[in-house]
Amino acid sequence: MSGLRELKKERTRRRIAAVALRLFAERGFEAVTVNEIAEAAEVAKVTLFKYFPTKEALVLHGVGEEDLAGIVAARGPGRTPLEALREHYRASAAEPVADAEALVAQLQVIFASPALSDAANNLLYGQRQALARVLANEPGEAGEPGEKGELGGPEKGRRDLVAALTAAQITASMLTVQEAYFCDLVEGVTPQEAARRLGEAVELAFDLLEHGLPNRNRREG
Amino acid sequence: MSGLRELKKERTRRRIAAVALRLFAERGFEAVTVNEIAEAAEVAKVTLFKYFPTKEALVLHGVGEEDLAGIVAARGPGRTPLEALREHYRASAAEPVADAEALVAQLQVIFASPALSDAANNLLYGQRQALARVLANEPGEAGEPGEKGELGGPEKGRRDLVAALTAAQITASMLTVQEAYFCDLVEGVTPQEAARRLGEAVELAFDLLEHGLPNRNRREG
DNA sequence: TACGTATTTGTACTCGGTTCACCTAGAGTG
DNA sequence: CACTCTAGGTGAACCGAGTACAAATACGTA
Repeated sequence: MSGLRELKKERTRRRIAAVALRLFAERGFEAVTVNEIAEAAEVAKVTLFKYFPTKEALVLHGVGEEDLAGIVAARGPGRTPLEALREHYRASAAEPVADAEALVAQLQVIFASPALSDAANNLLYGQRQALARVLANEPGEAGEPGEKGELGGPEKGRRDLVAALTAAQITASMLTVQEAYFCDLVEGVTPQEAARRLGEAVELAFDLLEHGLPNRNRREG
Repeated sequence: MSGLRELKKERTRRRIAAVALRLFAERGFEAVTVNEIAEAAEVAKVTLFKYFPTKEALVLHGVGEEDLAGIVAARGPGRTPLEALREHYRASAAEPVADAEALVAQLQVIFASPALSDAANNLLYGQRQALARVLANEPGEAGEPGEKGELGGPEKGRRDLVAALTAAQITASMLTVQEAYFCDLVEGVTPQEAARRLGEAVELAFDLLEHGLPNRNRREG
């Protein structure tokens, strides 16, 4: 099980992904068949599907793989989930992105294809559910220790609902913030400027989450 | 273009949907082929796809067809978007559901199939985007009239972001509330009780949206 | 070198969905 | 009632994503 095999595998994987991204960028996601990709990457179709389970996965590797649930579960003592997540996004907005050019190409392909956008959206949905599970197992608000621990009838249901709503709002907000960031990049904003806006957006999003939505646009007469 | 033709069309449509739902409920979504459905419904496969654009649509007709954007756009004077939506959901929680049994069957099929759950999720995503567009075109917070109307550079971006975040939080919350309702139904809660819980959940969800998430579960050292 | 195993490959298949040429049945007209 | 016109249904062939399987190849190791 030594190096050469692993090396070739990694190279093949990269080659397939790169060829796919290039073809998709040239002609659009739906206009390229997996047969073409396999041929251009000089592998059998079966091999391609051993590396990437679906055609969508050829583009979506690395998208939506952040582990929000893990971040909340592993937060330091004395931190709320919201604080932990704000910190995390603040940090990742601060550090420069690895390969901006490739990222932009990837995002353009994704945004240009409804099928891909849908698939990306569904990846985020999994995050939401995982986060909801973690939040539901948190000790209750301010941690009253009187609740017998086990399932508490109607109170349990309410706690779960609050957890689910919290998770839903957080993930939806983070998705929106990331979308805005991606849009900036795709529209040609420099990575530095996009990162700055991302930082601002994170703070704004968490402020809204903590303090509530503006509820003032009453319609005049 | 008079009655008989339309009548038969409607009947065929219903027959196809009913047959599909029955087969899916019996054997699961993925284990039934569209050929079987067409055969059982006594139509050609082509005809089936003329009525329903995809296999998923056989189950998802009527799901996620609420027009949140329309509700917000058509709200009465002096109402905020949040108020209008709260009112809408309050009202729909109050009125009894048409055919509870069919609804439960439909929901069970959807929840049992990841592909269907994903498709349902994507329908909601469209709602979110439509709602964001409507909110972005609202007059700004408290309607300051000094902004020149047209695009306002950085301020425009911030307004759009607030609108997108608002829409994201609202739709995510409503999705969660509906999911909880559906779960109640699927788990055998009576329609009346489920409706009562739905009403409570709506109020809770909007309270959280307006006043912010509870930010108190600090982790004790 | 030679052997065992992981990986790749070609072929043929299933299933969702579409295209196309043809045909039926209902609607309108005399 | 007979005649035509046409919306809509039909069968058959087709396409692309994804899978099953057995044969072939390349790597790791003795």
